[in-house]
Amino acid sequence: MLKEDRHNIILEETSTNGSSSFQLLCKKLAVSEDTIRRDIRELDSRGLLKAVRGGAVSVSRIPHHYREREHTDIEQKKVIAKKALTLIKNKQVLFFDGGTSVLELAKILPADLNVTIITNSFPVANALEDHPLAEVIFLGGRLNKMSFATFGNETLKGISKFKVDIYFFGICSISTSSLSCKDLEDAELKLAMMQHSVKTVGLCTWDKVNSESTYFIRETKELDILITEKDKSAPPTKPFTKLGIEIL
Amino acid sequence: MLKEDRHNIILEETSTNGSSSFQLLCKKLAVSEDTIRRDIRELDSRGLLKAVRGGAVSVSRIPHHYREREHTDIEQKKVIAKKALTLIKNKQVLFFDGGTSVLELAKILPADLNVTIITNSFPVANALEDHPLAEVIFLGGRLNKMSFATFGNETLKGISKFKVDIYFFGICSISTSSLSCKDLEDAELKLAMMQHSVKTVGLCTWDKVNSESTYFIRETKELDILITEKDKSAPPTKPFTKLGIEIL
DNA sequence: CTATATTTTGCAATATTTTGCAAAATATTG
DNA sequence: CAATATTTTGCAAAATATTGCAAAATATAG
Repeated sequence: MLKEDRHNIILEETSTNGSSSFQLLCKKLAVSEDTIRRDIRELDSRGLLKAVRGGAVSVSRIPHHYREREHTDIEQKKVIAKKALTLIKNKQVLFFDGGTSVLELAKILPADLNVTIITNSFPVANALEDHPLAEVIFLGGRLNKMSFATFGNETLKGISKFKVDIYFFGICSISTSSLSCKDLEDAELKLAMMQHSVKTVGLCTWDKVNSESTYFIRETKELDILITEKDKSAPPTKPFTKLGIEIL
Repeated sequence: MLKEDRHNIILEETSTNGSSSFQLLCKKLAVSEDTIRRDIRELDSRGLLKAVRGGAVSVSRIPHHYREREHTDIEQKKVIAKKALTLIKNKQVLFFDGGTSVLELAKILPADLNVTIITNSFPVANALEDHPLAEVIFLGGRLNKMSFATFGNETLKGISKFKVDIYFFGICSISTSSLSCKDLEDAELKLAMMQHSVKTVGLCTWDKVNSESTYFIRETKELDILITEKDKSAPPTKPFTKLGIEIL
């Protein structure tokens, strides 16, 4: 096997998984740990990954405070993302907002899926960077350094230029009456995305269900589909079914 | 078997598989390893594949990845960035393009500098994420997965909404007559930024001076200031001084 | 067609690079 | 601080490259 092939596999492993270990890689590639160590050192010096004790981590442009939020309830978010994936068909145009569940969805998008994704979220764009087919359209605007997404009038105007098939909505707070969030700008943005999509799919870990936040976005009944990590037959979802929302 | 046929088979093997090894090819083609080696060297010199130890890899597979470019000539770029910094004053509005020297400038921006930076580059936005004062406006558009920057009509329209104080221009190629680069979209973008700024400052490692690329951007004399890592009294900068360009 | 030049090919001797191992150095954990 | 795990370093063996050269193949000229 060529060194280049090995390097590609190491990079692939590291970027898809977020990290890679010497142990696993040297088994997978049937070479000694020393070789992997040297490979990783080389790739590090080229800036393609970061060598750390025990292996390597992928170089990410995404800042730490966001990263931390990314990792909470990660398992539930993955379950949600998998369910959401079943809704996506080839050739569709989609809004992805800055929610962390939405980000998980971006991460697991199959390589053979040919879709256009419109987003204001850097982490989402970052996750799709390596996707071979997905066309990414980034919404310009002022940069919110907290959420690492764009916002403001420019972004809203950008959204209004489209009418997309599905909006994947990262839910902050949902009650039977309202969808709400903690940031005014974010609320405006999410409303605009809802208004400019045929279907809105809410992604929401269960702990956020039946809560309300300061800024009202829209009435909950405008939601088309709600995805949580719970089974759809779980009794607590009934109030939402009653509103005509499909539970997944 | 004709050499041409062999070459075609080698190219085929390399591109479908991503890579090819001497061992396999010399068995498959029933010639000595030396012959394959020579073939691959020839194909490499024609730019049809890349010769590596043990075989060859397809060229399309080795995109000129931004993360790699970020790390080349890093010391020179830091010198350039420091010089560029002296030009920036409080309250100014600046264009930063996707050049790697420009990125270095973004990285060393002092925390007490209060400026607005308009950019289409993810790495630049990322570098400014921790800056306490800098206001970042991101230009929306299609995402170029190679350069981690937006491009296209949307981005151009975004640029045209401003008239900024200084454009920090990451130079690909510069001769006494023309500024040029390797990508058409990038050329359009850089021209637009020039046209919508009062002053254009070119950032350029010396190895790019006196070179030309495929896509013309604008006449070199439209540049206001040129910064390289060399001292301004260095003799080779004279032809640019003659054009009325200030050397820093 | 023959003789001669040119290119291509394979081989062997000689560099160079890569690889895995083991000992020494260093970092991490309790 | 000791015990353990990980990394670095030097080294020798293996793999791969380079070079020069001669034989074979191909082209060119008369």
